[in-house]
Amino acid sequence: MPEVVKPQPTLELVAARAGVSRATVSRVVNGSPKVKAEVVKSVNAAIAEMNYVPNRAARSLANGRTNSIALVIPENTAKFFADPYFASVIQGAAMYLSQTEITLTLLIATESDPAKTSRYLRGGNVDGALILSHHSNDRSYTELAGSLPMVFGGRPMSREPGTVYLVDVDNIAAARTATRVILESGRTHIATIAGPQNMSAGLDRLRGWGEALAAAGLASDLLEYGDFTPQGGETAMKALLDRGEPIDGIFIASAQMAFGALKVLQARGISVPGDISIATVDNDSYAQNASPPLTTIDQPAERQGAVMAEVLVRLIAGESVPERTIIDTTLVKRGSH
Amino acid sequence: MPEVVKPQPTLELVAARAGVSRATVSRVVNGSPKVKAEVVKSVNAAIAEMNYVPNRAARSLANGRTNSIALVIPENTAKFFADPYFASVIQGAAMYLSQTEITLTLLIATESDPAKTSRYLRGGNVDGALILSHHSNDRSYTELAGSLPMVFGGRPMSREPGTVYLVDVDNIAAARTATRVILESGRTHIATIAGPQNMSAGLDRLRGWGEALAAAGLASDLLEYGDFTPQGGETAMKALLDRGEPIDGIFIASAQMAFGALKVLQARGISVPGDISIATVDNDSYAQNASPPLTTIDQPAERQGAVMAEVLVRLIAGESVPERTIIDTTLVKRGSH
DNA sequence: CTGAAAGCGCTTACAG
DNA sequence: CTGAAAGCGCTTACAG
Repeated sequence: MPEVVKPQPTLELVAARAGVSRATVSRVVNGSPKVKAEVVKSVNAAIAEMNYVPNRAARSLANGRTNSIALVIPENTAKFFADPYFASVIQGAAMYLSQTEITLTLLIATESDPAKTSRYLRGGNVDGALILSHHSNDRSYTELAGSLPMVFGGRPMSREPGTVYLVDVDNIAAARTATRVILESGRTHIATIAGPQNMSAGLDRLRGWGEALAAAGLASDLLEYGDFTPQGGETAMKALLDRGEPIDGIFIASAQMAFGALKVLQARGISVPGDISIATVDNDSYAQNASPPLTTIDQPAERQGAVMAEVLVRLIAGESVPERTIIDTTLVKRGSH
Repeated sequence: MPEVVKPQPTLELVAARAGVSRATVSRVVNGSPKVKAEVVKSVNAAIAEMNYVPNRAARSLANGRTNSIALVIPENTAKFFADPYFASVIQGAAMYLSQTEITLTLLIATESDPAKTSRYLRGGNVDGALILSHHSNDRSYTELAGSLPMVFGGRPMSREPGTVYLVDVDNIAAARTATRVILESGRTHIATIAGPQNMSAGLDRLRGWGEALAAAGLASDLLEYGDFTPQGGETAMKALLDRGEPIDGIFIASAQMAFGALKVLQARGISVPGDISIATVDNDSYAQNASPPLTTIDQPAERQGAVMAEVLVRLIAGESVPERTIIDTTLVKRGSH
């Protein structure tokens, strides 16, 4: 069986077939409004017959647009993907972009060579970037914001003077709401397992918990930290219980940590919500599969991803967009509170 | 604060600075061995000083290489990402590629417009593709294999005459091993929850179960199907129990399904492994977080992703690589058998 | 509304 | 070992 290598037809060939100039074919391909309707028709016919696909590189070179954006992912990809939240954000962004001509490029930020990432970003490889991780050492990205359209998922920790576009949920309000649910069930010794304090989500959720307790006139000293993972939740829960102080409610800053904490409680024969009432954040498989299923704050991660992509696309197009976009969260009451 | 838009320096500028021709700079950038060492040095100095980054589009246009490969993802991104197996494969591929100059482009295959995907793939946008989903309707991809280097994760169902490169685990052997573990614990009424039969993993694991039972002289009629998700596992487990036939062991074709099945068993007060012994495939968070933790076959998904990327890169480079690469699996004994 | 032509920033035979 | 020059396949002012 002979290898039939059909070469991709070029603009030139299409032009010849349609009996017009290359410029005209290019205009049709790009949807220019000033081409006569019948010409558009015949050019499109030629394109279809020849199965013409424009060459991306040539196009980029000529117009300075790459039609692709980067999604920057921290090196610890394992942990990153293990978190359903990030997977959903990516998904939302990818789905949004699939209706456009724009392509999503996965960029792993190598910690050993952070310059590589910024080189890539500045190197004209992409028209813009979506940044998802946001530890305190994110400074490099916020610095780049001046030279490349960028949109952050969540609030970056390093506050640069320039304009930083972000799409986020109101984590303070989310934590406040979740904590209030526990309060409403009549609990008065309400602990928290907070997230990492070098991430805005960790910081804000801790603050929301504190605010809710303060508003209720309760002390907020039952505090341990975790890293948002189930293991982190286990460790923190043990530490909390080992203090020997009474606890009848706990706001846990992520469903993954809550999942881990639940394991510890079960192992020690502490009933939920009987002895301890729990509320958390993230309506993911951890929240749903836990027993009892967790009362939680649903932050629509997929929607956040889509909105991030949309904001970036508009930024690239030169439109003016608001610097902050806040996505609404909803409380999902289940059996744990 | 004035916007300082430092324009990216071009090859030409670097050449001028280093006092050589553009051709020479290009050779240095591309690591050509036939440039005098001292010239290499001074060119590299100029590159570093000017912070030069080659323009990807220009490069692609000139040499016909895009330096990027596509990772094709089925439209149902949600389910796709929810499966830790796929996330790990992506991760492995991304990590492997991060040490190269090659970029990973996420391509969502729109079911409503499958032609769009193949147009993109053939359109010279990428040098090759990694295909992960492999339902029976994958024909379109195997057909493309002639015109673009492609590597499949798992065995594609549609067997085209041409050469199809794939990286897979031996699912038949994996299922056989898992089933044997149950047999060794002395069980004789061994059921299975099989995966979708339009995916090779589903097909092969069912076959492995059957083979192990046949070798032990046992009947293999306790069979239900699921879709690899926890919900699918729940439904299938119920159906199996509702048959009213004795069951003392079960091989479940994915950890996610096993997780769901376990819920049903717990709810009905059936003890694991006391009453029913369980073994499954996938050493993911579902297998680890289940209680009891699941005895399972660890298929190194991350490694598979890395190998897929490696095979594709070598294919693109024109090297000859074996058509099939099989990744070893290992048995992980835990509390469920 | 359409075409001729310059130009995008590289790579790569071809000479030397 | 190095340079001059053609060419990759588009887009886009500029004329007309």
